[in-house]
Amino acid sequence: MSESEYNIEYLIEEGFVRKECKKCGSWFWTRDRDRATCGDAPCEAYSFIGAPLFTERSADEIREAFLSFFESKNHTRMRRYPVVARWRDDIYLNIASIANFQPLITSGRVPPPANPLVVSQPCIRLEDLASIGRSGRHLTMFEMMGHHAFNKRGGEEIYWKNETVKYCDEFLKRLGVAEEWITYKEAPWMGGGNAGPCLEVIAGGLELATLVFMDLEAVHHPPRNGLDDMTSIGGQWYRKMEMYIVDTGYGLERFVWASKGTPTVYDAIFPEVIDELLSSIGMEHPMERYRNQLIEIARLSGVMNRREIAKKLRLQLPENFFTAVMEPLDTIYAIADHTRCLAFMLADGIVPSNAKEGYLARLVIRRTFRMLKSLQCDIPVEELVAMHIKLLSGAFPELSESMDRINEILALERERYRETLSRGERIVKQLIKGGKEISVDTLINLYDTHGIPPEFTGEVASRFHVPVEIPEDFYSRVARMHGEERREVAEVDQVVANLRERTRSLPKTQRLYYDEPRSYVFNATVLDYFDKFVVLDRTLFYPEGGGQPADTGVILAGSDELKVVDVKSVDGVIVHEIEPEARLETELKRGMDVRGCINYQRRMAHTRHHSATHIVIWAARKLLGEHVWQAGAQKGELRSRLDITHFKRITDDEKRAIEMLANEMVMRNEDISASFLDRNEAERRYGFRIYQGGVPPGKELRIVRIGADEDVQACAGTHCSKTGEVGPIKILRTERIQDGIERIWYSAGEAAVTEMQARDELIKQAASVLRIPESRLPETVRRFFEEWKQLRKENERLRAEIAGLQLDILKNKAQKIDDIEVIAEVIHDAMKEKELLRIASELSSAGFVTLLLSRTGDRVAVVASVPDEVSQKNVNINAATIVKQVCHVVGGGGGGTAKIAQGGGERIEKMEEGIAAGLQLVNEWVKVFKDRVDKRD
RNA sequence: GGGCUCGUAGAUCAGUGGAAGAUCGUCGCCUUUGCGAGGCGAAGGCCCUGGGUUCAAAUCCCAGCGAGUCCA
Repeated sequence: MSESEYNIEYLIEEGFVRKECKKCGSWFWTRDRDRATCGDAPCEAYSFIGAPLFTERSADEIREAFLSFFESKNHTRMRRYPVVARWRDDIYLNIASIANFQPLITSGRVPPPANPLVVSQPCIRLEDLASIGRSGRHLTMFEMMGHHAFNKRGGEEIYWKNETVKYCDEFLKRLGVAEEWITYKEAPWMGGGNAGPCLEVIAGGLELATLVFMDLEAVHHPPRNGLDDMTSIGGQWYRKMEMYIVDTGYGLERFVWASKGTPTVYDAIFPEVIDELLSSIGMEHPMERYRNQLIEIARLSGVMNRREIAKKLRLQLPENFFTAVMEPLDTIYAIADHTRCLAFMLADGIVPSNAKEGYLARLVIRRTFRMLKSLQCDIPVEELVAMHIKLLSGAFPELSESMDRINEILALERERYRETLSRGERIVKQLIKGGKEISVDTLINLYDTHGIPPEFTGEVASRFHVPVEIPEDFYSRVARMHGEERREVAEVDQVVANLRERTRSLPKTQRLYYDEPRSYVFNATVLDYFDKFVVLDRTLFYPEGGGQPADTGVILAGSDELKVVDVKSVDGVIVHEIEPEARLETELKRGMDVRGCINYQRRMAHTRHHSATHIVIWAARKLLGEHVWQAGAQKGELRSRLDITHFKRITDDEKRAIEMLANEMVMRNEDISASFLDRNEAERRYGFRIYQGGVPPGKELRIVRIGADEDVQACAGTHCSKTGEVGPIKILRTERIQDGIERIWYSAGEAAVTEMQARDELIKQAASVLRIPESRLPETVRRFFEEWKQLRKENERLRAEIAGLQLDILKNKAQKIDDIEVIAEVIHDAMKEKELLRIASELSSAGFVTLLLSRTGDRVAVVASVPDEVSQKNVNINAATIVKQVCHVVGGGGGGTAKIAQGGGERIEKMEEGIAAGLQLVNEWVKVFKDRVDKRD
């Protein structure tokens, strides 16, 4: 990035000089001509610790100072966005104030809600999870105060670099930061496919803000010729964007920290929570006794790591200071941080889960449980979250509205974690009992598969005096293992890409399905056709979107009938896909008038189901809580599904209640209205709730409202005009598609009636089989099942008895081969293999070598057994070998142990032959045995 | 979204192709003044469901349902 990017008028006018840092070599701007380093850690220690940069201010004071300062500079103050980035599909959590405006506004497709604007945006970043607490400066949740200006090339510029730096300098000076302290460090910025020059604002060794001038976007190919104006940063090529955007991030917590000069940012932001944790474990804050040392450690921690600090300060501190004081303190900091993060995550509606953003919430929750346990601290996590919510209530009163749900979720999560650990304890015990060593692989497997943390495994193992070694890089090993998994590259939809190319020059299609929701025929003019696709100037055909399938139907061109099989909207141009057999070039002409006709029944079914979806999610949210969000939906003709976030299984009672409430909404016959509204106006009026089915592009949103704004959603689908038209709504079933997400299946209108009739029919048929009234079905079925179980048992017992009776008969049929008694018989009462086994077993206990064959169904069962005494005599008679031989004869196979074996075959007619073969085998063995004995004698 | 586990007696789990098991709990009898406990015995299983492979499946394969867990 060229030097000229940073030649900012204001800096030059103000007498800043550009210097190269003696330590890191980067360029920076300063008023202090003697300054040698950029001022940033690790080039410089945290000098502000113990020596605040300006007078002490609380977070609320800093926030208000910032917002009102920029308001005075004509910025519009914005409400915060949620910490869950529901409007984006590339990230789960809101990581920066600019994230609020990506990608639609930053790409220029949608105008900003205000310009310029200012916001203090709570953000969550979990990348540095491991160093939270220890580093003294990392937070999982922080407020990024940002002022943004969105400039469009060729348009009127709001402001750019000069004003941005000027505002920053003025704001810092107004807070009381000494001029000569402030440095602006040049640090090219890139992220999320964008890049641009950037100035890091540093004072007292602390980076307070980042001023990004975002004007580049990543391209996938290197420059093709000299005309391409491209820049390479870190091996990636970028080109100028259509927009150039002021993207600033001022770390609210860092300002508070700088104003207090406490050893850590945690002590500056939530000392109340830290004190609570300290007192609960009977520890005093080391500030009381080790003030100077803590300040020294904190100052150095920007420059070196813990081990180096420990080495350097060895002489000034008690021997076990780091393990006895610093480590528990680190943990307390981390707990205080995590619970603050949870306050926002849970209040903003994240439901803990094993997937997506829910997993991130559970990760933070479980880390917190683990840390509380390691301190043997018994404060419930809810209490800590509640403390934060109270501390934050000035700026974020909305957090407390969710307190009940947060309590319930956290209590549930604690119970789940307890169960995971007790399950884990059993598994580890089992492993140890099995005499297995606990290897690193085992540790990883236990964690990966069962969620058992290695520390816990070690703890359980140590109780059995089994050594467990946890490698230091344990978690990175786990991460590495997953990193090796192959990643599938998202395939760009080539069909749509091709269509986009072709339709670019065409005007947007007039959408008759919005204007005339009740029509099913229309006249239109052919604008273009190619491959299997037709574009008209106007259409009734609804294109696939918002989980609603496309309409089908026909286009009548003269006497020809073209079947429409699919419809897509490509940037507002609606493309009809015709069945492959049609020959468009012979049947169509550009400019030709055609008549279209949609499958009205199908459309109405979709329309009813679509309105029903809005009603069902409304009902679910009303009954289950405000955390209910749509996590996916698909409408069909016969049934539809809706996925919602919820932290428990939906019970049958809840399912019925939702169904009832939904039908009440139908019976109230409320208006369903759809109208286009300016996007920013819609967001302002209805909030993010409108984005249940994702965030559609465009300056205007189609807003679908039920009743007096009972449910409001941005939705492109077709809808009934009254809830009454939806007809009955029948919830068919619910299933849990992942932890925290419930899928609700339902039918509406005619389909619901059909479903209910089908269910009626099932019940009727079942009842008529049993010849009982339907009302007695459950009771009777239960009784029948019980009786069936009884009879089965009785049957087994009787068969065993019959088998017992066979014993004496069979014993009488024994023949002697030498001095061995052998029974080899075909049993004609069709016996099951299990009973044959029982008889054979009995007979061999009584001293008989036994071979039994029987017919079971259309095949032969073969069982052989050999008594212990016979094997002991060294006569090599093997039951498995006999069975194999006999089964070979009857056309099958078998096996087992030397003492008892079973098998079977298909050739029923060969049963006698099989007996003979078995006997022959025994004869041979006895002969060999006798020969050997004779020889020895 | 991807990966890895698991589903067997009321509970916790063994059982990796060849006769469904253990421990706890339950019930009955005995011992004990009683409690606690001990002794003897018994009951209790659609081995999650449906297909497939095999002479043979709790066990192997496929699909579904249910549960747990890790990662992005």
